[in-house]
Amino acid sequence: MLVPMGRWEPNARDRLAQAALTLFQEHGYDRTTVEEIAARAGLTERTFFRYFTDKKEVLFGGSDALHERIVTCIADAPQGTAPLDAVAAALESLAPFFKDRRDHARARQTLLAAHAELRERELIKLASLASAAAETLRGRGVTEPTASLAAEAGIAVFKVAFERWLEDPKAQDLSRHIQFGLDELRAVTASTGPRTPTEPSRPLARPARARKP
Amino acid sequence: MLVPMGRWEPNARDRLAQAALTLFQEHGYDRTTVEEIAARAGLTERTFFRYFTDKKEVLFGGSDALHERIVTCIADAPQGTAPLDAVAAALESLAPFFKDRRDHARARQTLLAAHAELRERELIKLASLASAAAETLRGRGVTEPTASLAAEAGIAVFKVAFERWLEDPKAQDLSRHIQFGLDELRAVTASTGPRTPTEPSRPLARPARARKP
DNA sequence: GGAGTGATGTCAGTAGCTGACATCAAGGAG
DNA sequence: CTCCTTGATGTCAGCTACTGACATCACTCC
Repeated sequence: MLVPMGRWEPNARDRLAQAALTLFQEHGYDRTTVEEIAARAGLTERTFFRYFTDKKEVLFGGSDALHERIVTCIADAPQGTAPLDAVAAALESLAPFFKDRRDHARARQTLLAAHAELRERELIKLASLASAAAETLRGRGVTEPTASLAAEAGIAVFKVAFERWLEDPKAQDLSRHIQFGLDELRAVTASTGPRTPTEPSRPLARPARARKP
Repeated sequence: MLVPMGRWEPNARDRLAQAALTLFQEHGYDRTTVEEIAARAGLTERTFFRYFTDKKEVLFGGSDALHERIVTCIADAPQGTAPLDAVAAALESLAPFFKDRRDHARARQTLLAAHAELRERELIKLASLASAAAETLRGRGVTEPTASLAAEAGIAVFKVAFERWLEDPKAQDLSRHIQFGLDELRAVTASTGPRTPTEPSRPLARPARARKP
């Protein structure tokens, strides 16, 4: 090795995560055992479970960083920022995190699409982001249920925007997709309530688009 | 027994679900084995797994009915109904399902609060409702991402409304909580965008309430 | 009355996950 | 220099969730 190091190879955690992703792609998620992952990283099954509570968790490495970033970003929003804007700005600030990892994110998404258990984990991570955002809003004086709704709505926009970003052939920035999603959400909520149908030929009234994605 | 019956006691599925809930409450979720649940229902572990794919799944019995109700309700919404209104109406139509089961729902919620794995399952059920709603909207001519956003926003409102309904000391109807949540969501999205702070004394601008909960 | 059917039981096996204890290099205190 | 502590790892035994294969046996239909 080039760099002198301690008793063990460094970055055990990263090695495990890398080994796991590779093996999952090569042989599928369920046909990969934790023992195999550990072996490929030069470690033991027991050590794997010291780094990750779960076999699933190995796919959700960076989520703490996102969590932290969202919280500080909302906390630091300028005075007078509307709750949903604060959340949206926080979510947009995550774009750089993903910018260089679109391929990685795609590979991950493919796995998620095929395995409900992994989607479950993804959803609870997002829900945890939402509740952290809500709590930060509350710390700024936003009352319930406004705080929770702003947070949940923001996360809903993020979910949709993220999926479309992964599929976007034009590879536009994630933050643009978020902005567009927000505009769509505004249109969806604005066009609501008892109303006279203005386009009788259409099955359901459609809100106008606010911005091009 | 009063009613002549076949070779086995009827309602194996319900017996299992009932036994599970009781045992979870008495001894906690992880300290209850599937074998114990099955034994209490007069069945075998193997049979349990014929009815439920999972140990967790035993707590999510009625979700198919909700799914179906939401789909038909959105599909049957009158022409010209705005997407979010169709979703909201569908969610409100679920209120009768829960009306008589507030205690049951509370017991369940207590378990969910204590066990992340159960919350994961709850979240994926809700997400599945959202995507079913979105697909039904699409079937009515609503385009993406409007359909997904309306569905996700609706589910977000439902999540918040449901929690508040469970805690509501006045025990107001779930559908009222949903309506109130919708109004709040509208306020949250309407008050958004670059703006001049109107209340400099408050840390964050607060949208006005539209209705009393 | 015999064949088929469907809900259940039995059994053996895999793999995720945990607790308890051992190991062993690095670094600091004496 | 030696001893002792510390922290990351290994070893081992064990539990339980979950699965596949096959057996059972009352009921039903021909």
